[in-house]
Amino acid sequence: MQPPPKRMPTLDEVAERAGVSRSAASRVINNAPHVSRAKREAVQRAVRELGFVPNPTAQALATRRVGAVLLAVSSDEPGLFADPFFAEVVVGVSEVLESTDLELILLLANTPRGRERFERMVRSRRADGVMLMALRGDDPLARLGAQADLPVVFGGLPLVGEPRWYVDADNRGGGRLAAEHFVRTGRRRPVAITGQPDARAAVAREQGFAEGLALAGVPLLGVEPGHFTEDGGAEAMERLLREHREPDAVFAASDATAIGALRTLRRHGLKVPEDVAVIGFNDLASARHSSPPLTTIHQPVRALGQEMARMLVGALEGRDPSPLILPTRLVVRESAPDGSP
Amino acid sequence: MQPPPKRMPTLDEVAERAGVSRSAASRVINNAPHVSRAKREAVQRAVRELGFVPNPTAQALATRRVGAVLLAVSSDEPGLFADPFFAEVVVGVSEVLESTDLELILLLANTPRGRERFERMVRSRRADGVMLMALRGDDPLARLGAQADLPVVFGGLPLVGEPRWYVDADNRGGGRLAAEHFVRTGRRRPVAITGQPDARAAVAREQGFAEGLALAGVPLLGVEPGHFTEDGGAEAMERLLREHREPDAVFAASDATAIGALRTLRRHGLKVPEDVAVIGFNDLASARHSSPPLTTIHQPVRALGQEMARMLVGALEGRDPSPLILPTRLVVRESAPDGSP
DNA sequence: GCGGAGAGTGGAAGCGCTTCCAGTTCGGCC
DNA sequence: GGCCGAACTGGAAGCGCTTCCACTCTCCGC
Repeated sequence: MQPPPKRMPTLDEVAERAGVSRSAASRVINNAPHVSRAKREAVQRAVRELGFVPNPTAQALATRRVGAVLLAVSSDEPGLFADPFFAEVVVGVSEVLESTDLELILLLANTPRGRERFERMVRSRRADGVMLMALRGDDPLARLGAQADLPVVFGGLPLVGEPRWYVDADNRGGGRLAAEHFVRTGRRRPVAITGQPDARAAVAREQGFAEGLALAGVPLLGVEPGHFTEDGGAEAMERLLREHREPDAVFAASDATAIGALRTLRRHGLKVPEDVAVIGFNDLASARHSSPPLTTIHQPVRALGQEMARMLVGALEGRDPSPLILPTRLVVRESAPDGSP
Repeated sequence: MQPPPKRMPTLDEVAERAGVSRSAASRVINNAPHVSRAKREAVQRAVRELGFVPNPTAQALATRRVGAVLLAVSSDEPGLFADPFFAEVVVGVSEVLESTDLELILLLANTPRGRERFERMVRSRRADGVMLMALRGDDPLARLGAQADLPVVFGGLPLVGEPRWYVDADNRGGGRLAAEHFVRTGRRRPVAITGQPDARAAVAREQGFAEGLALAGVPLLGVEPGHFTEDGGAEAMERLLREHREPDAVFAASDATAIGALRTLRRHGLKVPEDVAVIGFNDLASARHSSPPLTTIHQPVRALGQEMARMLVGALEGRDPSPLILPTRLVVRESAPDGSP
């Protein structure tokens, strides 16, 4: 079925050529002690001459460590991964992994088959550790927390339970920042578009928002789910306009959602920010490019990836890193400027 | 260093429990023939009871097939991967891989260290095959074509040489489409912003554009490199405005570049599309969200990923798939509408 | 001058699975 | 009733590397 894999030189051949035992050769390529200078050099020469590269599979079998970690993204939306959010996470993860010798296995688990593979991979120890970004309320999480006997770092908290290791953004705090900004700039009829109710991040953002408003004594007129997508945001905005009297501010659970909302507002002849101010969440590139550019809650996405990787590496090294909450901050652009309307 | 990996049941234990030889057990889990119905069932029961999952590392060592493919993105721009372009490619690749039992190893090779790892991975057969998106003119490519004795599928043609397997978009054709659109809508003073001169895609786009103009007898006023980035596009546009008399159309090598150009045009008080029409390339989400929304050359990015994966799988199965050029098409939006200025 | 601590060394036993091979069984057919 | 081939079966030899262990050597301190 596959082209006959050409044989690479083995450690035995290196050892023979260098005139040492295989054990010694192994010690040399692993930089282990107990090898005389002379033999070490002989082995190194043989390695060079033969172009020897240790076979990672064999090493993995012998050491019981595969030298790879799994980044799994679990979601329902097919192709949600295409959201630049994840690309950015991957960049962060890669940056950290690059300095280790761990490889990155990527699994997009948004189908039953994908989730099945995820389980297999975890149970068969195809990776030494797992980073899991789960965007649904249930699923592999439960199994993992219990079954997996390898370290699992969560990116974003799962809906239920608090795992041992996780990195999350301060979603609640971000929601409050949005509320405070609206209050500060004189908005008094705010509404919100949330994500799926089973996504903890979405819930936290909305809670923070509600909390911030409550503290200022401003009522929250209405909330509609927007599914984190542009179309979802547009439809949610549609419903909000229909069911609530003239909101003057909307907080969306993501930039994409906010952009959808902008579209609907425009369609209804409402001016942003004059009639309605809009705040998004994430601060990805699209927030800068929308018209008007989006005021949004920035979350450090790349750092999220970095910290997840760092945490996993720490766990693999036997330390017990503490969970991390990354700060969010308000980025003011035109969709919700500093001044009052 | 690592938490003692808890032992999973082995095939031997399964065999013993089922009262058969290890060979027989192996045949069962691999769905191979020559096992009596009775034994087959006994083994299956044992597998279930023990919760046995075959150890992929051991299988890999024995079969000399790792069951994973590598997707490597080589580039100079750090974090270029964050471009949604790649996320989209990854989605396509994943979709295809999901139906196989190949895993996806992702490597962002934009540092010397990353490239080193790439080479190691290829030479040590850490993967059965490679998909390579190389965005620079040189680098691992040369080595690969020659050294790698595993299948390599290129995403986008490398600057020199024509590999055995590749998938590319019809960049040249896309460039022509842009030219034709400008000509058709009465633009007579076009300029272009290209990508790095060592990126074949960038060159092809520009060539196609020049070609299209030439066929219509319209001169190309000027060309400036924009490095595929927004800032690069902005600066290139700045230079173009400085050095050429009032261009009325600009073709940018990517959407990001085009958006940069829009920024500069606005700064100079030029109206898009009234004074200057702009066409981008790629048709990612940002093209829809820019203001004005970007007329652009669409390329089927996800399909690119899918086809790369399909091609690699084909090669791994011993077939010899033919290279593929995916079509591009013009998407008209406001930055270069259908009517004349 | 002697006992030891330690570095060096290679043999051998795995790591968990696949697969070749030499036998066994067994049903069917003449 | 005997013979043949196809379908089973399990032993054993790997796949390529790590690591435990039992030894042998050195060299130092007393």
